[in-house]
Amino acid sequence: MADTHYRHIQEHFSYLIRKNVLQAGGKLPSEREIGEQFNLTRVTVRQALQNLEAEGLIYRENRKGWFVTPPAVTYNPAAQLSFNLYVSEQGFAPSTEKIEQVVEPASLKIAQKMGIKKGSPVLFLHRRRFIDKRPVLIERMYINIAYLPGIEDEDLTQSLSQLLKNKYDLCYRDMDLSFKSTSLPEEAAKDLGIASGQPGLHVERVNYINGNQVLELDYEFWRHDAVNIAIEVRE
Amino acid sequence: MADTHYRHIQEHFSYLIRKNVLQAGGKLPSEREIGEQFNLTRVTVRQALQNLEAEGLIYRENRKGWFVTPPAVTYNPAAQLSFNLYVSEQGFAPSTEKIEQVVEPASLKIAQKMGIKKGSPVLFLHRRRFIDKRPVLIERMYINIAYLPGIEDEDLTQSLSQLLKNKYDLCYRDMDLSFKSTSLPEEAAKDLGIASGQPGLHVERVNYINGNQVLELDYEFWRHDAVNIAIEVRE
DNA sequence: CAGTGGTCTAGACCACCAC
DNA sequence: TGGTGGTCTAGACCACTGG
Repeated sequence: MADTHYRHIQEHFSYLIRKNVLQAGGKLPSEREIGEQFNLTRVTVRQALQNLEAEGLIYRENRKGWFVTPPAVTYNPAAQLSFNLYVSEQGFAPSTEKIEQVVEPASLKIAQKMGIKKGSPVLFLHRRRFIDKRPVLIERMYINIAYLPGIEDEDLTQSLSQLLKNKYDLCYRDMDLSFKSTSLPEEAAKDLGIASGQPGLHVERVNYINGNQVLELDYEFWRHDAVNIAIEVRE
Repeated sequence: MADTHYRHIQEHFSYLIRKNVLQAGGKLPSEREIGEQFNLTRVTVRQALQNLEAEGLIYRENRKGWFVTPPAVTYNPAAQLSFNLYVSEQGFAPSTEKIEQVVEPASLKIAQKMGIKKGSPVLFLHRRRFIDKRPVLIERMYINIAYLPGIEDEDLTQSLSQLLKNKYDLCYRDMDLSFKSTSLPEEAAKDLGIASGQPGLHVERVNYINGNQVLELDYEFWRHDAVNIAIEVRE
């Protein structure tokens, strides 16, 4: 069972990556070249590459090729650190790009989740975040602007938690988090520049202030290979 | 880009599953049958099925066929509930099977992680856990038996936390958790009865007692579609 | 423009499963 | 034993990337 052709390819590249012969961010040979090397068809080569992708060892950029996955960042949601902080603390370079920003009336679903009336104005913010120039995360956020007058005029590519702290003296600590391993929906995949159907990590976050008032609703789609989650439970 | 043949198949079954025409646990038609229905080859059909699998909507049993994924269980690591408890509380039927149990000297790696001397005796426990008779989780645990004399003679298919509480009056609360989305390694996949390379969730857990003494080291591999993680952070 | 990955065809053989 | 999924061949055309 383990003695398949695609497994040979997997082990070959797995070895090269472990031994750092192929370095993080480096490009693999083309599928056709690999096929010639191993005397196998592209179907078989792609099976191997897709398995390596599922392992998180390599990733693809749409129609550009296959690349060695850089180390994942560790995300500790309880640590109260912003994306910019924990990414840079781990030796990577974070950056953020705003895709869309609009104040809109809350849909029924969003209003219910936020505990506000349907149609109340919320700030919708759609951002793409990068680690070392690689897009790793798509964010869709809904923010209750009742708590944050004038926030729509600020630079919203910066860290929100920093902004809340500096401008509004607000600090959210309480939150509900939910994680689910799934594939990237078409839109998120497109935003990340990869084919849809790739594995991803879906994070849903609700930030509270004053006990149980929802300040922010956050939907995140991560590349599955870009992040580890770490949590310390202490009494 | 979105207008591919395999996407038609995906949407077809995605719809049937959402509308409950195909029910949880139900079997899909064979790949060849689907191919005839849509006038497509098996390669294309399998592309669609693999995408649905990545979404978590369907799963396969090795050489048996494709089935509709049952609802996922929600795992709240901070809630201090045993597997048996939180699974049954959510309306499912948990069960556990012991694959291997042995007292052995700790390897260097395990000893370091547990803060004990290399070669100290540890109880290695290898279990498979089921939800509604579907294998969802493989556990490999290393337990410091210095704290638990005679534990190797107990029934180790039961809940460990129950056993610790009843027999040793021990209760662990503090733990480190780490989650990583990856593919199932060959052995874990075999234990779960599925092809290796399938997506999975890797959980590493360290349970402490008396502040910083390691009672138990736990490596888990979950089917990625069988579990959600939920965490509440409260100050 | 040459080369890439993305999609797809029309077959094939095998190990394994249910009957 | 017939049908299943797992693996694989030897091609093809397309959209897009990079030079």
